[in-house]
Amino acid sequence: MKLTTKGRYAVMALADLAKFDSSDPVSLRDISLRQGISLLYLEQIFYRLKKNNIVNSARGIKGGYTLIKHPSNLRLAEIFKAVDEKVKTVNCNKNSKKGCNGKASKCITHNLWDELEVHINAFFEKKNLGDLINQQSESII
Amino acid sequence: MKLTTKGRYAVMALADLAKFDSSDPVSLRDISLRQGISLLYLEQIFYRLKKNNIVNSARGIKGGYTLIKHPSNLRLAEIFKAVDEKVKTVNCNKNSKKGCNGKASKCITHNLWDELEVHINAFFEKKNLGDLINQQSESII
DNA sequence: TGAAAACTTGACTAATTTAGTCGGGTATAT
DNA sequence: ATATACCCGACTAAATTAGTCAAGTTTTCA
Repeated sequence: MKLTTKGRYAVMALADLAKFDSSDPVSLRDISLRQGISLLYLEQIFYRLKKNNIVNSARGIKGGYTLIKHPSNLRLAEIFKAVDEKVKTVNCNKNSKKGCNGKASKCITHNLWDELEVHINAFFEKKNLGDLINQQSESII
Repeated sequence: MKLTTKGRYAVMALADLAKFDSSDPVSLRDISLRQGISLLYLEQIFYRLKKNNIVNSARGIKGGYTLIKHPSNLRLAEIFKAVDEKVKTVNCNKNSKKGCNGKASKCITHNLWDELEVHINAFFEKKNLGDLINQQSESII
């Protein structure tokens, strides 16, 4: 089990953004340089963040992105959800009719994964971007 | 993020085993048929379970596997660990010297994943195989 | 006004991981 | 003896993930 880089990069980039919290937008180019993340990949990620109302964008030569919410109101769960970091555990919940593994009934581990999802989501619901920044604000750059 | 089938199948198979809790070993062939898991794949999984002292094996025509511990003493964490279902979240802890993404310092999300791992492992440490079986003993087959 | 900076967006490709198979064993009960 | 079942490394195919490409549009500022 592992998380993908999309979720991690999204959090890193948004934390970077939050540090330059002024009203001026921050360009992806700058974030890319500071965080060592491919610009093209960041574009893909911010495309999703924008669609999910986590950032605003400004075009043009002084353009870039700004956070919509204050960092301490932005739960990590929202961020992961936006970039499709779905905590799906395992795929025996898709075909809800047929049960798992082609059997008629649900497999014995079925509820376990549901519980785990709840457990993990609770973790991300509790944390917000502000927490992260305050925690180690000196080492972000 | 998702868990792999190895962990799930291991738990399913061991639960099956626990149901036939007598002193007679249970063959993988039977488990395969009952649980709808490929026999060859089960062999691979049980190879690891045996190496990690979760099951005993008996060879020959009446052979098969038996649980070493009582189900209620067998924590799910042990099972996952045995089949290499490592909860590794994300790979920015490998190169501990260089920090993440080639930067000198640790990335801002670094501690987050460590915390998450602890959080998830706690979940599996709390649960044991016995819980699972009692929970829905009527629908396992 | 025009060019450069920066966002927009879908499609594509390469690398990695996972799921599952193959093949050639060895041990043991009947 | 011989069928059954465990043993175990190597392999392959499918799926996923990471990251790039390409072809835009919009806006600012010189």
